Amino acid sequence: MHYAELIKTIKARREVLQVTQETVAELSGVGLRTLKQFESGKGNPTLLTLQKIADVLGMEVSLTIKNIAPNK
Amino acid sequence: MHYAELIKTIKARREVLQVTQETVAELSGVGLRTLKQFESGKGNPTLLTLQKIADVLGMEVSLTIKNIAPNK
DNA sequence: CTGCATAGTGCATTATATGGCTCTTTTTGG
DNA sequence: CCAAAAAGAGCCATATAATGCACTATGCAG
Repeated sequence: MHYAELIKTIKARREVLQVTQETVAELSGVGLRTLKQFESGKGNPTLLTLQKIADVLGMEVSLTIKNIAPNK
Repeated sequence: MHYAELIKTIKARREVLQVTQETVAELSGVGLRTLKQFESGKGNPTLLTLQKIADVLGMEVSLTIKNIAPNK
């Protein structure tokens, strides 16, 4: 997942769950400003920050081998 | 994936590919010191740094919904 | 034991992420 | 159209990630 995709995924997930940035910020312990920056594509969050956010949204950060479509 | 797992995954992947930290650092553009800190569990890398490292190792950072075992 | 390659660490500097406050813009309902 | 809610953005202080350099520790071959 590229940067933009990660953001889209987070935003989409948050919208599906019908929660505001403010709520996610409070529940995750991440500053509202930080979350806003991230979702608006301005930031470069630390892994910890991303994990906190993902966690509240019922998601997790993972590393996968990217050989989904090796030869096409 | 928890923090420690991410690290283990990166280290394991690097070892499978038989590349040194130095090589990964050079190829990814991430400082060797930064990579060493991350692999030794000392850091909290930014998403960008993690992506650069994962990329060189043929991996990618992704967000997944963590409902692997909903009710048990 | 010796030497070499790879990995881990201390220290200092620079760049930047975090986060509170306030204000503006956009979205959502009535 | 209006007002409230939610999202985005500027300013700014503080914490910390990124990085280079030098040194130490570890593992392995001879």
